[in-house]
Amino acid sequence: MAARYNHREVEPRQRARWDQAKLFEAGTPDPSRPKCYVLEMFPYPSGRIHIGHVRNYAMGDVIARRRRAAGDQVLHPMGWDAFGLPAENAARERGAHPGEWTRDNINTMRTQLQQLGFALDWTREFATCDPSYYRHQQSMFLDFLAAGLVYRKKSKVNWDPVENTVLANEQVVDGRGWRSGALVEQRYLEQWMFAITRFGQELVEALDELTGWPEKVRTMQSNWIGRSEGLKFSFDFDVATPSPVAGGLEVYTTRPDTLFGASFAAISVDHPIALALAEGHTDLAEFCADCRRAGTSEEAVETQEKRGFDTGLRVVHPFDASQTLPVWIANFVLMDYGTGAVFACPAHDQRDLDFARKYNLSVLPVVLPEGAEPEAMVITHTAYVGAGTIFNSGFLDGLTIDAAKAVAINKMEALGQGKRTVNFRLRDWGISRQRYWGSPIPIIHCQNCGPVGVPVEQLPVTLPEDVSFDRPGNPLDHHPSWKHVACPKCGTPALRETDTLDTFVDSSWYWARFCGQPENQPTDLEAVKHWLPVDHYIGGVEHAILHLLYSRFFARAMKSVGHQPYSEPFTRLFTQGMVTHATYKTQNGVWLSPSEVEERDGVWVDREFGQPVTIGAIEKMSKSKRNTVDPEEIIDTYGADVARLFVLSDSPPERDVEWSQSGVEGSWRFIQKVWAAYDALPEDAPGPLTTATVAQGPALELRRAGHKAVAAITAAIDSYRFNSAIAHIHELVGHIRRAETLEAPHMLEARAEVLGILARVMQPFTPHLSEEAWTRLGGDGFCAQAPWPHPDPALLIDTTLIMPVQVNGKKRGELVLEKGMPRDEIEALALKCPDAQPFLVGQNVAKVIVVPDRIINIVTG
RNA sequence: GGGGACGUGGCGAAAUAGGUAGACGCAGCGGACUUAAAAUCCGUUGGAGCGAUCCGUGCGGGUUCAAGUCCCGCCGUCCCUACCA
Repeated sequence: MAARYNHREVEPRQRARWDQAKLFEAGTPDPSRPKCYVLEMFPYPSGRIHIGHVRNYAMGDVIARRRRAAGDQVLHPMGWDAFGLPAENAARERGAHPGEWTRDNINTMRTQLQQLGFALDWTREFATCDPSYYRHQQSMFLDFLAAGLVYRKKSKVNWDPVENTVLANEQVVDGRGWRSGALVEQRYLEQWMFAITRFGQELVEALDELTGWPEKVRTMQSNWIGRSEGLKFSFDFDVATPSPVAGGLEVYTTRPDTLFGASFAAISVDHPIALALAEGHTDLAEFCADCRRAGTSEEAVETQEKRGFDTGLRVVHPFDASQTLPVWIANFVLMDYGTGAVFACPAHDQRDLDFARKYNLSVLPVVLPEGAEPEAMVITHTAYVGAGTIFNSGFLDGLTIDAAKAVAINKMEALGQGKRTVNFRLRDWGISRQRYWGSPIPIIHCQNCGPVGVPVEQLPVTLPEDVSFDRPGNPLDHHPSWKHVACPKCGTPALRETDTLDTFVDSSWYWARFCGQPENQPTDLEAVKHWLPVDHYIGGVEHAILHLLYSRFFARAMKSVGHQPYSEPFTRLFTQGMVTHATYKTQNGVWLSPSEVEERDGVWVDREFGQPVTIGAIEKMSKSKRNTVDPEEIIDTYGADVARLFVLSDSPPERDVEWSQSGVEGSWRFIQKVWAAYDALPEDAPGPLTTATVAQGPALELRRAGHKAVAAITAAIDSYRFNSAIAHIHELVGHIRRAETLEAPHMLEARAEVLGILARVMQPFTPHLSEEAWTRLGGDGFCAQAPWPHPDPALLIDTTLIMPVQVNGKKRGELVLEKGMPRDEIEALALKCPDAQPFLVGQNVAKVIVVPDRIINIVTG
């Protein structure tokens, strides 16, 4: 009787062997082998791992193990994105110190990840909250400061009133904080900024080269950076209506070709001119205040009505001094894009048209669609934004749009009134956060010297341990002594910067620190040169903009100050789908986890109290909504291999999956079946690296199946089609099991060979089982170190093949043919194919299509 | 408003140079073993029909010997983005 495969005994034993042999340590750079850096986005230590983590890290592990077997020197590290708000929330809620809470979580999650048998180099583990990590982040901040990549600016910031902190633009979603969901307010604060726009051009251009990234992510980044080419120019004010501030009215436009269709100019409510006019002009001031309120809080900007206020000022048309345009304050003009002022051409811009119709402003079409008559070109309620020829436009008449843009810009430049300008939607990255649990910003503010960097030899600036969270705001600011220090320059009493760095900074360069961790430098230059860029970066698509853009910026910034040599950090990016689950809420609005609810008589109730619960949306597993599923039960009941295999089995990895445990038993049964196949092999069978010598018969067929499976599985893994790879593994196991009962020459050899192959191709998915099987087969060393099997090309080609015979495109029969048979012979056989005969009698055969090795189609008529 | 993805059995899904639609798995059904059950194994499972056969990849057209795949036009779902001048 076959022995059951006992994961409880096997898995810890095999993991101990790997650990003892230090199998997954990357080691020092070995120039004799190709390197492969496989990285999954490191986790935030929120408490315990959930199924989503298992899926993410199982994918990376498949790639890492496959590359190692292929002969690459693999770096596959793990660490912790350990700073962040939840730790402070935990501190406020239950009085635990954020550091302690974080450390506990890390310990728990590390144990869980280790139980899953991931081939990780744990010697390189670090957490971003380690002073030995953020120390270097602080020194790089100072490097960037010296290089002009960091600056300080009083700026309008997005203030999250619930979290009491500033948010980056990227962290504001629909006017709400990305985490709290609270309506964001506008405040003015002194902020440290990273000059990410310095690299705007590069960041968008280099996207074309990132062919290993999904098109979708590249498009999203490109849209976010939002490069546009246009003209910046200045209107002179009409002498009759002088501006309250010096200079002309500067505007930015991408449509200088439509300048002759200008009907008015519009400025933002926050434009300096508007602010100046608001002094002593109550109506106007009230209008602006009103717009600001609606402006930032309205989700449905689309439905928001266009509103304006005529300033009474007029500006002179730059190409026609006899013409002046009114200047309006308009709620649809954004102060922080372009110059905060626009000229409006209602005929060819829908927003401008809506505004013009509402306030009875002129509408003059200047672009004529091809074939249209100038008199027939009437704009009513829809602006014309298509192609055409310029008319009604003086010296631009008759030109195409593109030509007219060029001519208009040249003319403006010749007049000295404007300049060709590239504009970006991307803004600089505000990195100051009024938070405790983050990396301190290494700056001391001195009354005499201004902001002074903390001398490098005094780094790290560490967080004080004795902080209290009993009142809102920043505990660093409340701390009695921490911020009081002497100025490093002049020695007079000064104040430490109490803001900490946005935690996105922490995750923007951790990939470089994994390469090597020198004590006195952020990076080991030899090591980063060898290991970077990351070859396979795997993580959620939700980071398509924020994290990935920041990391691309950091790569460039670090390159410019000499900390690593590459512009792009990630060669290949794979965005895996999310694991989702329904959410549950009690009548009182408390979130419940899936394990706390159950279905009773068709109604979902709280397991403990029996109260009905509301089933909410199906969402990404997250701790805040409590819809996580802990893999522990599955690991305990079925084993780590089953958990790994199951999460990769059915769905394509890039697709979201709604979690369901149904089917996990199938994976468990499969593993038992695989073990039975090894167990069925006699003890005296040859080893796993056998090549069976067999010319024909069932043993040859088994070898063919094995080698074809290797080809298919390898191709599937290498293109991230893990679900397909597993399907092919299933098929191969089917072949092996069916062959067990066959008596044929060389069968034992063939079985040993194919079982040896099976262990190695399953190793990335089910490493413990494979290792045990390897030992069972009498293999030397570790399966995890065995070379990836290479299919024998001769076995991939069938000597006979089954070709379907179609009549008029419908399959009517099959022929078994020798490979490479001449076309006319195939044709003759096809016409005699018995199953096809009923469809051919009395028919005239018009032609016979023979696609070699694929299909035959007999066409009648 | 802009951009993108997708639509195939009861379910998750295969089919990535146009070439046997539904691989592989889940669930189901039938059977074997068992006093019985579990476990395991075998068979079966797109729909209609006793059958030969017919119909089937969201809908309507088209190209082709041949379309899930290519083209045109719809419908639907989801994601991202959003007054960016």
